[in-house]
Amino acid sequence: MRTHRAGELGADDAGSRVTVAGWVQRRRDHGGVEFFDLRDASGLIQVVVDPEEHPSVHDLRMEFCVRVTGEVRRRPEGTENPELPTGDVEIGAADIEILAPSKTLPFMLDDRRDVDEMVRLKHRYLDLRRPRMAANLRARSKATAAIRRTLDGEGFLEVETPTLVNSTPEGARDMLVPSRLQQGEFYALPQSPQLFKQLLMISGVERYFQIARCYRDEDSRADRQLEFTQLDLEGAFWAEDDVLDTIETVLAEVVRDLRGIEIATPFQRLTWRDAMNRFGTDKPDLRFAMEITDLSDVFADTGFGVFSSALEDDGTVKAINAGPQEWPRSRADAITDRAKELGAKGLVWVVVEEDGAVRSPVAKFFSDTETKGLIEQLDAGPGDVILIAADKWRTVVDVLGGLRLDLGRPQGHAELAFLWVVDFPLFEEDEDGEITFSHHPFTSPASIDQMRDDPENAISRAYDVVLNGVELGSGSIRIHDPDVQRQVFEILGIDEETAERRFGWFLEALQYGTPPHGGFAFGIDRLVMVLQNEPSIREVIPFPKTQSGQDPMTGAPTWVEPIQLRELGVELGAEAKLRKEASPSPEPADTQTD
RNA sequence: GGGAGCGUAGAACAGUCUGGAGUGUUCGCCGGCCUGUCAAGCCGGAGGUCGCGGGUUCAAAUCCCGUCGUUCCCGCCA
Repeated sequence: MRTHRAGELGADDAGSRVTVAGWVQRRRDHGGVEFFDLRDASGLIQVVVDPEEHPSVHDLRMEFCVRVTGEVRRRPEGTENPELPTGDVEIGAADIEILAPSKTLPFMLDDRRDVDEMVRLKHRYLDLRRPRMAANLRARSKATAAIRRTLDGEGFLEVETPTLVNSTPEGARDMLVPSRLQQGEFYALPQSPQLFKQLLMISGVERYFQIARCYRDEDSRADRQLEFTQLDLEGAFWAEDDVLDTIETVLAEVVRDLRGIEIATPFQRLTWRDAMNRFGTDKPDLRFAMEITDLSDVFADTGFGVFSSALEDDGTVKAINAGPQEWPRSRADAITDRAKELGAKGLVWVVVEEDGAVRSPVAKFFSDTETKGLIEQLDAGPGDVILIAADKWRTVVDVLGGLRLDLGRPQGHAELAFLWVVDFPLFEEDEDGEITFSHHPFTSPASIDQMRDDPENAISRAYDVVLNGVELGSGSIRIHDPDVQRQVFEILGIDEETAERRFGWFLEALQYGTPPHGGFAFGIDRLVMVLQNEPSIREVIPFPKTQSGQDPMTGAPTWVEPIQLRELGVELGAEAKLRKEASPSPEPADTQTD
């Protein structure tokens, strides 16, 4: 079919007769001579055509699929294109064959222009021809290759686990699959292979990994899809450092292959509490400072009611120095609205003037000592804008952490800042005041005694890896003692009968000489997104879904034939029926009979 | 579930605030000219349910209400 790949031709090939095949990128018609760029997966080569000899060149349009035979020759002096790797040479066409014409394109395959994502997704196969997207596909493949190479070298076994599994009410919403053979019963698609990989430790695998598709039926975001891919791994006879070392090795290898740089290991480690206090998040972006500063001492005796009541109420007063900012009223209002969205009741802003005085709607409530202390604590200079929040501790750090990102986060991901966040709390309170696990219920506590006596302050043996403020993944040392596992369920308010019903099979497995073990999982989509400097996970997923979970190309999800539902013992509810009547277009014709 | 932005030709936009004939720009498409371009250039042409529905008005892309789609965010995401 072809003798060479287009992008690999060079001066060495001058004089040889070659056949290449690919797509017409651009045609340039000069009347007496015509050029077109032929693109294949390896790159571009310019083809020169004499239209007298080959009148069919007039028919070529963008993205026609063609095969060209001809002689490679050096370009005439002065017409070389230094922008192209193949720019020293060109092919003088002796034969041009149109393998497949193309319809007029629905959008230009051009990285210089942003096309509406809906249009791109409708024709994703064309979108993926664009250099940027083709590079993302390659980067992803290189990432998984690096992962497999590294882990294979370390003696890991790649094992597949089922994708039709049990539903569990904990955690995210499950994607459900109705069973035909067991009518009325459902499988769930896995949110992660968590319990299966623990079972593999009991099975004696010792070192497991899998590049696993995971499913969580929650609302999408720029960095979240309904289905996503994780590197999932687990090791027996492992403690924290074994897991962390392995992950650092894998990440360093992927970064080396995708970015061509060495990253420093071991990564910096922050405890969860330090991360929250200094950056207001459990996934800090360390590429910039703007750290949160505590002002509880400065305002300990303040007459300003908002601060004093927060402090009396066991809360705190903290601030960030946002640095020099344009600060018109409209911006102050917008930032205050954002603070409220993040959970604040309000926001105090203070601008430091040239003369060291402060401008703020509430400056009159501050004593001179307080103003002085404020400026000192935040190391504020003329022009700096200080944002102060006063409330419960968690609210204050959440709000300031969010504002810190809005005001200081670098664009893109030129720089890479990895870190570990460790010493997560074992449990947390949900909004109803119920105690719930903060990682997952199979995470080992740091101290069993503390877990029993003081669950609210208990620390877990869980850790997250964070890159540029993106949570790449998390892991933990697991519980390998069935009694400890039962106790955790008990603290979580899962009674013995329920635990037995849902996890009895797993508690049973734990009783057969389970080795101490731990592991990790990180999102490959997110990692590649950052390394490729993409703003959204969708740019590195070949066929993603929209925010509403639809695929504009295939139309998924769709209505199904009534008989399919009958076979499954499933019926549409009233609301679903209304929707179906209102938008019957995706409905397949009901040609089935009983 | 909620908030915000966006929706005008095949694509990307301007026009919307302050209502007055579907007006315009770039790319693509169709035709013509052109022998060294590489985002070729020049000339000509076609192409529009201004997302959809309703309202206000003598008159709506523009104002109002509703709705659909999409993106970002809050909630949610062990």
